[in-house]
Amino acid sequence: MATIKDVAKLAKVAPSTVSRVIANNPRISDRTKERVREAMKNLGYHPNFIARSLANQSTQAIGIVLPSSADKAFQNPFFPEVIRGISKAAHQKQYALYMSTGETEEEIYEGVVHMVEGKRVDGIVLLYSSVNDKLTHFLRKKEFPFVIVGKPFKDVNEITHVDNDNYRASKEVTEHLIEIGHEQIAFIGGDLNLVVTIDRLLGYEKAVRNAGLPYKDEYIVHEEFLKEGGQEAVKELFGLNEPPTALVVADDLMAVGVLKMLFKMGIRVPEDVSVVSFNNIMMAELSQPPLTTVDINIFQLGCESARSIIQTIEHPMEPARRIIIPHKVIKRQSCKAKDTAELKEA
Amino acid sequence: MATIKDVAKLAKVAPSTVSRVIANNPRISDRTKERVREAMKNLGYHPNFIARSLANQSTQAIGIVLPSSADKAFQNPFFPEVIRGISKAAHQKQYALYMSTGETEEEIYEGVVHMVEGKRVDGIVLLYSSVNDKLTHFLRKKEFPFVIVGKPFKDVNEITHVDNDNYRASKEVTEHLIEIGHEQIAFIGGDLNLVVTIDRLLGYEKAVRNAGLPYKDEYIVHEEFLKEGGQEAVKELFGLNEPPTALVVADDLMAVGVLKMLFKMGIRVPEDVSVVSFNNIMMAELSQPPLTTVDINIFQLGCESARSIIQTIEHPMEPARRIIIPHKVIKRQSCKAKDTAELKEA
DNA sequence: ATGAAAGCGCTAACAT
DNA sequence: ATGTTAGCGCTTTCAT
Repeated sequence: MATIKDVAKLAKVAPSTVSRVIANNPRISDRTKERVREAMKNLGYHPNFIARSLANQSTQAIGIVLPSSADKAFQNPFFPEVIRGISKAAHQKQYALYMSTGETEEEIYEGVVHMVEGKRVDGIVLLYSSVNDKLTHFLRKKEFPFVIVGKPFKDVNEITHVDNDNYRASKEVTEHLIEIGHEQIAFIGGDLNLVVTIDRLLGYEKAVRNAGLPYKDEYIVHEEFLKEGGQEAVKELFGLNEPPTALVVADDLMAVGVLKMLFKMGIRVPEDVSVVSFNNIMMAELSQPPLTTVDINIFQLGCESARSIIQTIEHPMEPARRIIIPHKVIKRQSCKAKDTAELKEA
Repeated sequence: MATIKDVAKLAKVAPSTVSRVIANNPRISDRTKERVREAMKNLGYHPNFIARSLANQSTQAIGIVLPSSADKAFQNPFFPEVIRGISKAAHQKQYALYMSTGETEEEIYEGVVHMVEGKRVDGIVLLYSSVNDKLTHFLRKKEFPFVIVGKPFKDVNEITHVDNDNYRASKEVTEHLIEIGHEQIAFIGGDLNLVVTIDRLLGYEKAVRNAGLPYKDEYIVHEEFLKEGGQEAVKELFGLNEPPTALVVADDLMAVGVLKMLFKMGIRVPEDVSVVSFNNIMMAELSQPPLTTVDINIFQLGCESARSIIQTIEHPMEPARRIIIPHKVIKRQSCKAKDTAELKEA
């Protein structure tokens, strides 16, 4: 395999000159550049990235960290979609993607430590944000470039992150339910350790309180984000004396689970209960009935996070930024205005 | 950042000794090992992976190549799911994953060339197999370790690959339709450049011919694998004089598109037409009606491909292997026996 | 059992 | 505009 020295020899220049040609250094004459390029072509030379990384202290790679239940999480179409966004932006800037995975939180942590200490990547994108995250502490302590997709649990102003305004989104969607006449609105959330769950819960709460509706503990249920998760939640809620007439579900995938469960229990959507959720993954459109959901622009979330981390890598001294990706409520057939007559009855 | 030299100094040994301790070389006395490990801990030393790679000529990383329309393809849950499998197996063997992406086929090709020539990865997993693939040629010429998820277009015995028996799966599922009385069976396939499409088409054809049913060109339609694709196909088929009573669709995602289109056209599934497809992604279960489909064990496809590439990396001289992952027909509500009375009429 | 020293292939001062 | 040279941090002969 040809090295820079072989090229140098063939082109009758010093290795450093070849290196400069690779970097397209302007201080090399066009004639030499030509000669060197010719030599490279003849030898089928390609720079060795590893060697360059070592000399450079840079890898042109960014690490992607999925939440600790990596295997399960990947099932949520949210992740592929963010990665697709990251991928696109990274490629534009000639960065490659590096993923280390693990089953447990501890494994993930170890993986990241290896990425960072082993200098396998120049920066990291965290695809989740959880309360008191060990990883965040580690990265900050190391002063290693990273961005979070989501909102940091603390030090919001010191950590660059790309997020939606989940609080407001949740408030809006809950207000929508209220506007169409609902008063018994329950919230089915995911893992309470995730900041996104908290934000969506708070937005819901705000809307409920603003409207002067009672905020009841029995109406707040938490389950894992996954499909199966939603099912237990439903049973609990509809065992109540005063079951809800509308549901705010923290995630489309969960909402699909909820829908399934409701169907089994003979509760009709939207006739008996209205459902709204978040993310607008493809399934939200295909479900029966199609879900009213908040489109959070997952792809863009990914793009911006990649652009951000690259920016941070290339200009480490710039202050932390926060990027808010706009959201949009997509109305489909899972909601129905509460009958006013019935309302009066109650 | 601590280097091997710092550790050596602190432990009062030579750098080479430290290196041997890292590799757990048996010829180092336990006492020295202890001392060195102590020093490492005190300095918070972590080996630099890049440096090691350079000295070693190995990266402990495997490259993943998605099909050329990377951005779109990622939308098909097939890919996240294989990657999840790869991820799992790779992690067990301490390999990391590396993805290079691009929008066009050319970009992808360039990306792979960079991975390979730049020695960023030790081996590659191709997540698709297309007819006359440039990449396959390149990797074979370079004698670079790679495995294909799917069946190679040619030199099947010389290229290690992990695949389903798509021919047989397609034959089985078509036979199922025949058994329940269907005679007008159409095939809606994806990109004909993909070997998987070809295999599934051939299996379908075989079943049709075996049963003595006519194999009509008008019953064979090809579209992109994606959701939107299916819709055009449907219009064509149901414009025919003798429209099909059953459809074999090459992919769940497409089948969902087909279902949607049929619904719009007022054609009922399974009453008017039965539908079967392949992959058994989550959506297949959620669609309306739930799809009868072939479960191809995507996750396992991923696991095995990772194990395979690692095996090839570590034992380059071993002959090429072929691994066939079992499939299973999952019967749901998208199929219905053809009414015999009606059959007689025809 | 351990050390010395030469590389791995490239970059980046510093010279000229 | 180009050459010289010393690393980047690690592994690996070859000595001892």
